[in-house]
Amino acid sequence: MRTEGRAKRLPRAVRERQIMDAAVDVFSRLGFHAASMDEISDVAGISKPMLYAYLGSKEELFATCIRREATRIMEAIATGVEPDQEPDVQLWSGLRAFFGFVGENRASWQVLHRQASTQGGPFAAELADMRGRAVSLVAALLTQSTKAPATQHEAESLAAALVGAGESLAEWWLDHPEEPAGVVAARLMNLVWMGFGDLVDGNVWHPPSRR
Amino acid sequence: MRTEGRAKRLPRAVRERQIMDAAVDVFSRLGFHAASMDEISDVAGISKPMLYAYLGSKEELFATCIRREATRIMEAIATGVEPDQEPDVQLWSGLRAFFGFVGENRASWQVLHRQASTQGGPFAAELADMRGRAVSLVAALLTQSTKAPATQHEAESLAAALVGAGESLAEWWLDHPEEPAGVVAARLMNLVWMGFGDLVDGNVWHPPSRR
DNA sequence: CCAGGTACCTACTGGCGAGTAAGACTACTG
DNA sequence: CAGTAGTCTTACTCGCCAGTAGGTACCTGG
Repeated sequence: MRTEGRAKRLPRAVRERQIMDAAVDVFSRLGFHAASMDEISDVAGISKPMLYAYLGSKEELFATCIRREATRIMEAIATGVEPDQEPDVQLWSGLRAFFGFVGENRASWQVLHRQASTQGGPFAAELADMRGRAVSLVAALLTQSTKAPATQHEAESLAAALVGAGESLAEWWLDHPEEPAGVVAARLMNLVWMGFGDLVDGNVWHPPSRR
Repeated sequence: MRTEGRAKRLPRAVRERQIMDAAVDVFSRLGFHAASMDEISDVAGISKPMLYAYLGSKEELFATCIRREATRIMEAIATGVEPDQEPDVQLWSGLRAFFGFVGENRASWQVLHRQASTQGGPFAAELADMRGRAVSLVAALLTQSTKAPATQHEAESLAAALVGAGESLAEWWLDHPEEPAGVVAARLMNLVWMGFGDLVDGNVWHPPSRR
């Protein structure tokens, strides 16, 4: 990752991107506390004062990383999901988009999921915000499509469980990278749409038409 | 939490328990890096050298905490689950035991789930071990009861998703403590056994007989 | 070719926290 | 009442790391 020898005097915007990339890399590998500003500046190929001049304190830098990565992943999902479709198709497209993104951006995922959640203060809030948006999305999907009247808590907690299942499966996936994204996404889709009850009977869910 | 003034000269075994309790408390609130040995010894009501004399280095102490809490939670589940029953009943009793434990031991849960997973090194291994046992338990339940032949990966990843859903729901629950454990457990049971597909049609799962 | 701004650096400070040295106090044992 | 084993303390060392002081090189417009 270390940038090679002496690419000098770049404009600020470019340096900021380099620094952010390095920061996400280091934070994702080491976590907030164990990561040092020295290492980040080293990986970015600049000196520490530049880091402070451009991105502020360590906490500010970390918060900025979280915000950037959270925005990226939410945009990826929003782009991938197909509104005005049946609920199951919407969920399916959302899951595909999510696992697709994680597969291509492991570091982004780690800095979001593993690191941000454990640091107190504004980081958790930043992450909780994105997570909350994801949960609301699923909760709305559930509420609008269910026939039985469900409480707010009901839908929200189910959505939280689903989002958590996705997060956990993504984590599992990091240790089994040979599986394609589509397969992993399909497994989760089957679990949450059909349930174990159907799966043990051999009933599976599949998309209405091979898109 | 701070133990009150000068309870003097206790036997080693008692002190060790006090220290472990304090350590779990502090680690769960602050995380591994942010927690200081000074604070732990302070909360435990002793001085730092005692800490080192009895429990070794900070890393050793943390690993010991994880092992203790992991053992406690796995034992709670093992005690609660009812073998030789139908798969859904086994799952249900396991979920009840899990949420029951988390409800009564928030700190234990946090030190396990949030803190341990983010620190590299032996901690993650320690936790992954427990988590792996939980996943294997569920995977076995799935494999033995399914009629369709499932691959190892298939069962394992589904189990990982389920365990993650449970973890995530437990986390959600920490922010909504007014809900009773049984209700939360039932929600997850419905999600993973019936699936959204059934739930939106108003079909719910319920235990075969009100135990 | 100078003025001033922007990119960039080396080399420091100051504090926090892990781990320890060296001994003091208590209690049991003979 | 020694002696010894186990409990417990104060008061340090020492390294790491966030953050900064005080510059140097380079470019751009006049």
